[in-house]
Parts: sequence; structure tokens; C-alpha cells
Amino acid sequence: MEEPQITFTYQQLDSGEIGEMAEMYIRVAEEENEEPMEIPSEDDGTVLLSTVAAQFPGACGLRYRSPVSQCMRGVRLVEGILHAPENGWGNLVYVVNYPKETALPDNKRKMDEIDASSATKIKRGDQKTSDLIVLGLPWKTTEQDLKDYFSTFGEVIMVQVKRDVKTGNSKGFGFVRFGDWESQGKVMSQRHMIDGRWCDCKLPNSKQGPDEPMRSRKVFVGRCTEDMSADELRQFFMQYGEVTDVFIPKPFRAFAFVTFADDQVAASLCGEDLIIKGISVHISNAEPKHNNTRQMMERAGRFGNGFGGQGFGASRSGMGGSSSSSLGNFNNFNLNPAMMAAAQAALQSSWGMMGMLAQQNQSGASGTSTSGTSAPRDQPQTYSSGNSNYSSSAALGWGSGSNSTTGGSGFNSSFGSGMESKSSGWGM
DNA sequence: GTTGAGCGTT
Repeated sequence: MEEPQITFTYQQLDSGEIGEMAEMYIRVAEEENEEPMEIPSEDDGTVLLSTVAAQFPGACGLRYRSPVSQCMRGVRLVEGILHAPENGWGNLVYVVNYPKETALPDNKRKMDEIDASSATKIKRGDQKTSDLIVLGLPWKTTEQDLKDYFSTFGEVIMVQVKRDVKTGNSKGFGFVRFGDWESQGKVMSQRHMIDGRWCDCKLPNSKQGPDEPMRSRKVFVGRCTEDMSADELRQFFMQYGEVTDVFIPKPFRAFAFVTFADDQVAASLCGEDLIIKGISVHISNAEPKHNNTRQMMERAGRFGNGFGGQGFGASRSGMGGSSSSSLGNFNNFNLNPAMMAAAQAALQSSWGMMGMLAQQNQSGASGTSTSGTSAPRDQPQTYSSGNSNYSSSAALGWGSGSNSTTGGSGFNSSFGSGMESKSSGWGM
């Protein structure tokens, strides 16, 4: 990590000189007086915002103090590319811009100041580390490999590779836990090349708080073209705020999902038509993925239903906690146990309440599986970079616990295997 | 061609 003291002087570009701009480094720091880090430029003399963000996660731009005016000036940023000031980058120190204070994970700088000035470091609840799921591991990767790899980010206090109990074969994912929150944040903010495959580290679903649909950090990007890479989308959307995830379905389907660190950024873009690479894309809010219990209930509630005439999801946060049993809420809806069992089965299936309601009214809707084609794992992976979701919210809706419903009610017998989805849970 | 993979026998 420690570079020797650099005596090298920065290549100043003669005006008029074209081409042949060798790679050079610009100096970047989080604060004006902090020790700068050298960041490489591109061959054409520009600097990619993503290069900056790789060292300063969450960065959305650069500024510098003009030697002439003594004022801070912004660096021109166009579609993720930072352009040198008129006279080249020189050897000024460029200061990182962040979307805004609140978009920083946990108000990073403020915490640092507090930490520095207080003798006792109080660990805030949201600074505790948690296990991260590591997705996309090569079959051959061992726990030792994981530990070796992740130790470069910080103290690793746990690694696991999940294996088939019978065969001992890796399932292609694992878990890692860091000793400190900073390492965890860094690891979640980027992708990882592990034994030759790109892997993503995310908060596992079990740790993911339910996200209020109205406050989703994820947007749907419609009318994408095939040549828009995940990287380019990330570069582009970075200008609005920290991007924590980009998802492009494969095969190509002309849409993508972009997740921001800040739900307000996501909200502000909804409804917009943005121009990316000359193409107008349409931003709208991301529909929740199927199989979040609460989300399903909300949808079922919106849809209207025959249970007591009240709609399940009448209140956004109301289905959570207070009742003694997780099923207690249903007492309000005149449900008999069989119906409750059926409801639970429905909530586990990708058809959810809707499916159940359909079943209720007409006996035999054919159960086309909604689960997509599972891509063979040796295809090139879809790009989906690390996500950092620090949202903390408490109550899971009812039903996250008991999920076995194999009783013989008229309802649940119709939830066959074809409709089952065991895909992820929380987490837009 | 406008709604997404994969999630932990503790």
C-alpha cells in the first residue's frame, strides 16, 4: 500500500499537443489537506469517475481550488468521465465530492470526528458488521481461498463456503464476516475477482430489512439497448448519487435495475426520461420482486380480496409485530385455520395471494412457472455489483417463520411444485 | 422485446 515518496513530476501537457497522452496520475483526497492518493487517468487524459469511486466509494465528482481565483471549482463530469481543467490536471490536489452528507454510509466523516474526539468509541448499532453473502464463487474455491482473498480488505473473522452435505461440492456461494465496518463497506461496494470469477458480496436476505416500497432505492430502467453495459449504466447514474447495484437481466431484455444508496435519489429519477448514449431510457420505480411476504400482502390488499373485506395490507407497517402470534393478525379477517394455512402457502409461492385468490374463484388455472430460465452458471455472469444496504427496519411481517403447510385444506393442495419459488426474500 | 438468480442443516 505504501508508495515510496514520489519525486516524479506530473506530466504537463503542452497545449496543442494531441494524442500520445501517456497515462498519468492525478492526486485525489477526501479533504483538501489530507494526504492525496494517486489515481490513474485514461489514455486520453480524462479520468473515469469509476476509477475515483474505486478508491473513494460513493464519490460522485471532483473539485479543486483554483490557483487563480482561490475558489473551489468543480471538475467537468460528462457521463461518468471527468475532464481535466483547461490547463490539464497539473499537480493540484482534487477533492472528492460525495452526493450529499446523508448519502454517505452513516455520515462517515462526522462519525470520524466524533470518534477522534471521544475517548470511548461507542459502536453504533448500524456499525456492527454482519455476515456478507458471497455469490458466484467458483466451485473450487475453498474457505482458505476466501480468507486469503478477503484478508486484504481487513480482519476476516469468519468465512464459509456452503457445500452440498452429501457430495461436499460447493454450492457456489459462501459467507464472510469482517471485524470492522469499514472493511465490510468497502467489500460490498465493489465486485471481486475470486479464482477467476466475478463475485458479489451483499447483505444476505436474512439481514436485509424490509424496504418500504415507497422508499425504494431501486429504479427500473426501461428501453435499454444491448450495448449499455452495467458499467456504463453505473457510470451514468453515478452523477445522481451513489450507485450500489446495477442489474441487467440476461439474455437481453431491454431493461435494467439501478439501485442507489439513497432512496431519495431513486425517487427523484422516477418518471424521468434520461439520455444514455444517445438513447432515451425511461426511469420508473422498481416493482418489488415476488416473494416478499409483506410486499405480497400489500399487493393482495391493493388487489382487493374476499377476506373480511378489509385488504391485508391496509397499513404499511401494521402487519408487523405486536400481536402475540405471527398469525394473530389474521384473526381480524375471519379466517379458519385451513385458510390461514393456505394463505401462508400462497405467500411462499411466487403467485402469492393473487394465485390463491385466483384459485379460490376458479378451480384450475394452469401454473406456469414464473421462475425464469436459470442461466447455466458458466455463462458469462450478469453484472451486478456489490450492494450496500444499510437500511435498518424492524418488523418482518408475519409468516417469515413457519412455512410448512402441507395440510389438506382445499386451498393449499392446489399449490403445486410448479409454482414454488424459493428465490430471494427481502430486498429490492 | 419496459420488472431481477443464486441466500446460511449452526
